[in-house]
Amino acid sequence: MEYNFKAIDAKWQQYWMENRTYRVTEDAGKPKYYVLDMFPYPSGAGLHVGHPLGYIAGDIYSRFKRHQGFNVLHPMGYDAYGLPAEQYAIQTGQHPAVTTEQNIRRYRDQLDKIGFSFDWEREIRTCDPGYYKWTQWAFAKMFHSYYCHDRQQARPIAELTGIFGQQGAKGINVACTEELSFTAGEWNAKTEREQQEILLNYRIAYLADTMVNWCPALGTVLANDEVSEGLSVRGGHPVEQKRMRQWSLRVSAYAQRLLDGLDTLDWTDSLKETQRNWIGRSEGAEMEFKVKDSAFRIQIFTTRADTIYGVTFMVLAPESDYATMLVKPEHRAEADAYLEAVKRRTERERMADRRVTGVFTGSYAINPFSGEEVPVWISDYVLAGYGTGAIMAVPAHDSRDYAFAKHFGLPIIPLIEGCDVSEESFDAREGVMTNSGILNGLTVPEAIRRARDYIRENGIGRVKVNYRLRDAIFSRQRYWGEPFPVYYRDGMPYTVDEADLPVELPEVDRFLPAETGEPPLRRAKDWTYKGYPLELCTMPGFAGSSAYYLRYEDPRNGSAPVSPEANGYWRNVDLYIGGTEHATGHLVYSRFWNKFLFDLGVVRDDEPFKKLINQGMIQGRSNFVYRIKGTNRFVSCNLKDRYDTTEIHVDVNIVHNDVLDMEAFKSWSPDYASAEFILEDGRYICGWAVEKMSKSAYNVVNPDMIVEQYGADTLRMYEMFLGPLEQSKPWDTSGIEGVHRFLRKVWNLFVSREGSLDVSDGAPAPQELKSLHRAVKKVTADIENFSFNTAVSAFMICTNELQEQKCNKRRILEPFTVLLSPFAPHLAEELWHALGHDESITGAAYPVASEQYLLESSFTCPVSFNGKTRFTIELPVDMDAETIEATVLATEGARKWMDGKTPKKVIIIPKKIINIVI
RNA sequence: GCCUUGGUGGUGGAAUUGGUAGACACGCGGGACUUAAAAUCCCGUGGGCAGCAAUGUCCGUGCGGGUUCAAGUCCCGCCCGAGGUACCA
Repeated sequence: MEYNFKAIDAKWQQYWMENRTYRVTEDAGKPKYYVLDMFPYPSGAGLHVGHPLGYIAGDIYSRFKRHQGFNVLHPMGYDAYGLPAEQYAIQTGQHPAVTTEQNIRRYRDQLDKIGFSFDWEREIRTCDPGYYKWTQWAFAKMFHSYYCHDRQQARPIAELTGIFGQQGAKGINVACTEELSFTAGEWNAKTEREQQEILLNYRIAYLADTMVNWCPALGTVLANDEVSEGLSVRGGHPVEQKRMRQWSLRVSAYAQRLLDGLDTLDWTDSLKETQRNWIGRSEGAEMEFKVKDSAFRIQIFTTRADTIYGVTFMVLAPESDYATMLVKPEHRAEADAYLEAVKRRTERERMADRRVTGVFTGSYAINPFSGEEVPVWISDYVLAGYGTGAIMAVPAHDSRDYAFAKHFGLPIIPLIEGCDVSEESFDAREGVMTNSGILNGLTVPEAIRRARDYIRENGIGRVKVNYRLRDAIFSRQRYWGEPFPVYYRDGMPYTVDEADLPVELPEVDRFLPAETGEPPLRRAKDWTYKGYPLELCTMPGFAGSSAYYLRYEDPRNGSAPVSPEANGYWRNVDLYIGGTEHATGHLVYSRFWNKFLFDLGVVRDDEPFKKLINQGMIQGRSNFVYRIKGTNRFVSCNLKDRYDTTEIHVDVNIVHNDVLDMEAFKSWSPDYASAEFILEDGRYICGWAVEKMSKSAYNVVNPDMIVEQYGADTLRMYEMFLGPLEQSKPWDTSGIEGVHRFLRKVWNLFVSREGSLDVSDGAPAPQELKSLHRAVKKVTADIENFSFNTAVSAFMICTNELQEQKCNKRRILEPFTVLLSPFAPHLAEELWHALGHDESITGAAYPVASEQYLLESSFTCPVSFNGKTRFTIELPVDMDAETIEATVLATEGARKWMDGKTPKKVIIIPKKIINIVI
């Protein structure tokens, strides 16, 4: 009987649903294992074949772990807040909640057809009030916390106000936006409003002025890619840099812990390195330069204190506070014009256009080492957001300073013996110092240390660690996101009482900003709390996705984000699978968020994701037809050079193995109904290219179509067979037949042509046992190494061998079925029940490879002379090295090659190779 | 520029981490079954040379060197592709 995958898929998907086969509960009697897939944003386009790649891998691993006796938590949900639904809502008036719900239903439908073992009773959606209650709750906790550097921990803000009341801000070592100093008396004398303003400087969730792209005409903040040449892309209205009060999260406070935590994680080195670069720790010195004839001191940060004698000018960031203060009256007009010009450019434009620009302030600073006077300039190559917003410029040893000095004709003093700075700067940190006063004769690393000591001893500055990681801006002027649990009294933010959470997203008449230019929530009726106005912004996308893994552990808990019991059992994620695109965003925010909850005592683990696998992207493989210009004739790919043609994308779904289905093409579009073809070998061959999967390239392949044509198990196995999990690769169906053929072979091993189960209870032959156990060993090792493509090969080899041996023994086929079940659960379940089992195969014990069946009595081994392989010899496995040597040397073959000489050396690697040097 | 990757047949990719390079699959060629097709099964398939043949032999993992009895794998110097990232002082 034929392998009827359609009936099998449908039968068991229904069975799993009705029997709640994949429901899990905490079970202290079993070890736990938590497998998490990055949850999807349910887009209107539905799933394409690239999406399930990671999910299939996660599902195979989950099922594998279940067979091994683990209690596996393998949930799924939806990252439901997002921009596309809101844009769609603005255009059509359709409520984002409605479209999101539709999309989720489509996703669920598609996912169900692939046969995943998700526990759907634990499903979460970030837009559910029951879910975002805890997003708001965490935010409120961050608002009520500060970060104590001494204890390396978030602490309640009340603790800080207590300290302020007793000793003021003196001597505290806490994370803050700006170093403040006040006494206890001064603190106690402040009004409530003043105190609240000061606390924002310390809160982990805080309001602060940040630079944003503001478009007055549209009344909204724009992202960098929505702005071009100072104008909004939509409408062409002017955009300016504006300081705006925005919510931020003090992620930077956790920089060191985020860095240190990486060492404990089982992530790829490349991903850890990406995070290290993102955090960007740099050790250096902060020091002060006095300004000539002024009380000002310019504070700078440098990692190259050793180059201090090469400072020939100073540069201030245009946005820094110093910039306006140090401008002398005679330079005022020029400087103002420059600052105005800079203000009009977005950050993106500044990056794209690397022209050297700047303006002299008229002020001079004094080098604290040499006492020399150097001019102070303003330039936009210095960023206000990093370090102190001011630098000492050493053109000889910094390429950016070099370009600036060359452009404005400033002096360049080389400091390293023998370096050539006539064409470019010498940035390398090596060599011996010269022209450097007290540092002369030292190597660069020595000089860095010596200079730092000098700075400290003479009170010029201090050693400091800087991080590139910036606080996360947390406000969005949008509708479709979590509302903040925040109201304003006397202009100051306060949080909504915990008992009144969640603050539900209100209804609005339209999803656009209000006429006042305020965010869409301004349109909501009665948007107040206790008579006070509520916050109008909503939270960004990463708010809901930062701690979602926790909520799966206890999804319906109404009184805590997760109960101590549930978290105590499930702990953190053992295996997390998702794309690399989240390497710096989601994976940094999640770790930050989790560390904060850890400090609160809500979670037991400091890191959320122990092991992480990045699945590669599946790209599209587009097909082309070639139309002869000015005609409706199409020429096959290999003949196209004989004509003048236009390349046209053709829907990949009407092309099979690059051969065009010409009838389907004619009916694809009315334009081609009368198409004529110039064929090669009677076929029309299409050209192809690898591109991103997109509607416009007509290369989107839906999993549904593959499932329809070949069944879910073929899709699952083929996606794994396509290549290494972590590698990006184009979707190409040309090999899918091979995988499908394999599943049919498996079916035929069990079932006779007439359709009856054809399995015998006889004792298996040694060869059959060997085939099985070799597969068990290989497949198990491959799953553990996430090498699923080679595991599929191992299945094929085993099946070919069993088929060749005409094996129909129950004692072989039964363990084989369990082995196959993670990859092809539908087929495995069908065969398992056919073999007489009543329970789902999900609970079956995983087979164990026994070496006993793998052992051979002898092995063949190549023998080489002077590195050249000459013959192969068969030897017993248990022979010791000495006997092997004697046996080999006694053979006729060896005597022939040695030609009477005695061997200089014999190298024997047991069971592998014998190498004889004559 | 910097960081991270990768480069193996006509194609996707294997190679126990230094031990018979090309597993497995696709494609292609040949054959069996069939009135025929589909399906299925069997054989061949990196390249050159020699041979009727079994087979032998040389060359082959981006390029050039090196270490080693032995290199796709390790070391040095290049070339090319992919991804990430950037006036971060």
